[in-house]
Amino acid sequence: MKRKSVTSRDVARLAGVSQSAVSRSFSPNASVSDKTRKKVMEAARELGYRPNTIARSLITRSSRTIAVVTYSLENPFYTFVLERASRFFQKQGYHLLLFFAPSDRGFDSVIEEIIRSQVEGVLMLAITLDTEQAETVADFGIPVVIVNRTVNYAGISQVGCDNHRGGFWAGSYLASLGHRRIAYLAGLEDSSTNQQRYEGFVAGLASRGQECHAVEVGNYRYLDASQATRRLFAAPSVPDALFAANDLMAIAAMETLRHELGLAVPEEVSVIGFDDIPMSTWPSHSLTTLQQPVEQMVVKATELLLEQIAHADTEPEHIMLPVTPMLRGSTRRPGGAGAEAAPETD
Amino acid sequence: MKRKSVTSRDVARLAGVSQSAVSRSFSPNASVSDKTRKKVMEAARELGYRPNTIARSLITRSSRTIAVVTYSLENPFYTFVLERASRFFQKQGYHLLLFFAPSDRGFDSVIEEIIRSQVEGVLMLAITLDTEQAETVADFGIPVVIVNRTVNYAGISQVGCDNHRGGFWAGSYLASLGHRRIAYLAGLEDSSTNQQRYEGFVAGLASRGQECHAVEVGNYRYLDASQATRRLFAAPSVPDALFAANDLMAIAAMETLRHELGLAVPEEVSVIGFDDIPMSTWPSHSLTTLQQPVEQMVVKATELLLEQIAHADTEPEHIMLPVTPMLRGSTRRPGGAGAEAAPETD
DNA sequence: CTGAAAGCGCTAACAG
DNA sequence: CTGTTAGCGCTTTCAG
Repeated sequence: MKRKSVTSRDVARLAGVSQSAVSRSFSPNASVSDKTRKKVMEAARELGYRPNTIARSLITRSSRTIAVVTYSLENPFYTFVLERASRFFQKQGYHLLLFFAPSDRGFDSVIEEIIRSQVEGVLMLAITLDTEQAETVADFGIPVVIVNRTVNYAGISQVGCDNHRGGFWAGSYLASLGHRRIAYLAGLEDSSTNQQRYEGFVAGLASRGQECHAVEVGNYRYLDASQATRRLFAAPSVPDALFAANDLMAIAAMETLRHELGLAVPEEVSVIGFDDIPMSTWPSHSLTTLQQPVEQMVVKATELLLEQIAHADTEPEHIMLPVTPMLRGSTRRPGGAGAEAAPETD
Repeated sequence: MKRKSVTSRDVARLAGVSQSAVSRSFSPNASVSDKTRKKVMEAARELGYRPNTIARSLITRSSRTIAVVTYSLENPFYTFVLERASRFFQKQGYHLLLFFAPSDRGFDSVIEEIIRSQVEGVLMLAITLDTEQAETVADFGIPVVIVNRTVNYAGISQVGCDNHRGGFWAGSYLASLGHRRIAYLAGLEDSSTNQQRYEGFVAGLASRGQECHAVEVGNYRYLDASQATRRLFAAPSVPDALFAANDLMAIAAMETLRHELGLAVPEEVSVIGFDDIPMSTWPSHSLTTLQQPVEQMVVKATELLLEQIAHADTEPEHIMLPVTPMLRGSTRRPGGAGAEAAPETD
């Protein structure tokens, strides 16, 4: 079955040329006569020859490979980014090595693998590096672009959006609607997105003279968020509005509120999310949320990485894109009882 | 910035041993004295040495890499499979190369890339190979496991579930509920899953003396399914039940029916899906569907691939796992007007 | 157990 | 344009 692997040498022999002529024939812009190339291609076809990428990488010292690292694909936001970025790199002739961050503390070993595999760049989705890890990678001159996390290291680029402003909008908007017990459904507690959204949220509430009524942690996950919602509403003083750090959790909250706790959204509780994933636009959910400009983020992140691969001296950038409030049906109409003037949605 | 790459030779020099001693020290079960290994590791640490996986692959002729190919991550069913399978292979010490099938007819070039990159196995999700492509890959002795598609080639393994029986159940169950105009919302028309589900469905209807009332194509995608639903319900004779070839389309149909066409589900239209993705269990959707045993599928597919990588003479298998009807709220209660005895759900 | 030597399959000067 | 010659960084006999 397994045809013994055929090498450029075999092709050379059959075509009656040198081995390097074969190599040249398979290089897009090499100097080979059409005649030679034709002979070579003919022989290659006959033998079923395919150039060995590994051998090529070894000598050229370029693997044409990019590592993509993420921690979970539960959130459609990241599967979208993954698919788009992958297709982009694929079109550019890169291969994509996919790594998942282990749930336990085994991330160092992933980094080890990434370095050993000689990738030319790393795209990190919703994952960050600690300083030591960043230094390790930087020492090897491997460019890294981080999407939706900050990193405590100057040499690394990051692409994200204005989480603080988004949180601010959510807080002040809910307050302007007349809500008085506004709670926060937190994402992964030590993630930068969560912290920034929370801080912005608290500032937004403060701008309207309010404080955050309660916080529970949903870890950016559906099931955790359902439970967090139950806890939030089991308290003596029940929230009348909720800002969730992502859409998935916001939807989990709405499901729990409506179908388990018998609370109407938005009549009894307003809910705001973050991301604007496709299912937030579905009429059943119709979630008011802060849209991340995901297309732009992908474009920026991929271009940045390519640029840094091409020119090692490219300055790392920290790109912050604007978020856009999407008013839908999960929040009360403005102007109702107790409502104040709405904040700028800018 | 970029530290000139340090090789085993550099380490050997610093440690005062031979280059091959370094190599051995980094091989789990090589014969090296603890003393030597310690010296080597010390020097390696000092220099920041990491073995070069590419060079290793070249000489061992084993890349420890598996290709995963898919066409889209819109359907959460496949993101789940992707994540699980990836983590599994990662744990086994394999690297994962991710490929997306181009939307146009560029799939041959993906296969070309896969072969050139010397992967040891290929996992295909919801994608198949034509005979010629299968032969090409098989000629290189690369094992392939296909999930949720059939392939017209004996040498390739496949893992799927009993689509025909699932379709049969959907058809006969809807008929037993008393529905009389039962339509089909098709997936990708030339996919084997779609064909099998459709044929089973028609057979199930026939078992109750009915025919399929109408068919529209939703291509397994949300937006296409919404449009297909509009078409279905713009016809003079409107369906009173719908079987969608996957959950994503079933949910799209429900959204369109309820919120756009003003039709109640299940009171006016019953809907059945296929897959049992997490969001089908969410109360808003509460979709009656056919559950694919996704965990089992992943386990089977990954084990099969590993087995075939380890033993080239392993017989390819065609594994068909059972589906399980999950009765939820998108179908009428049995026993209503016009209902007959329910079929075996077995 | 350890070092020397021989490549894995390919690209990249370098002459011709 | 083409062949010859060196390796890329590593693993693997093979002696010692």
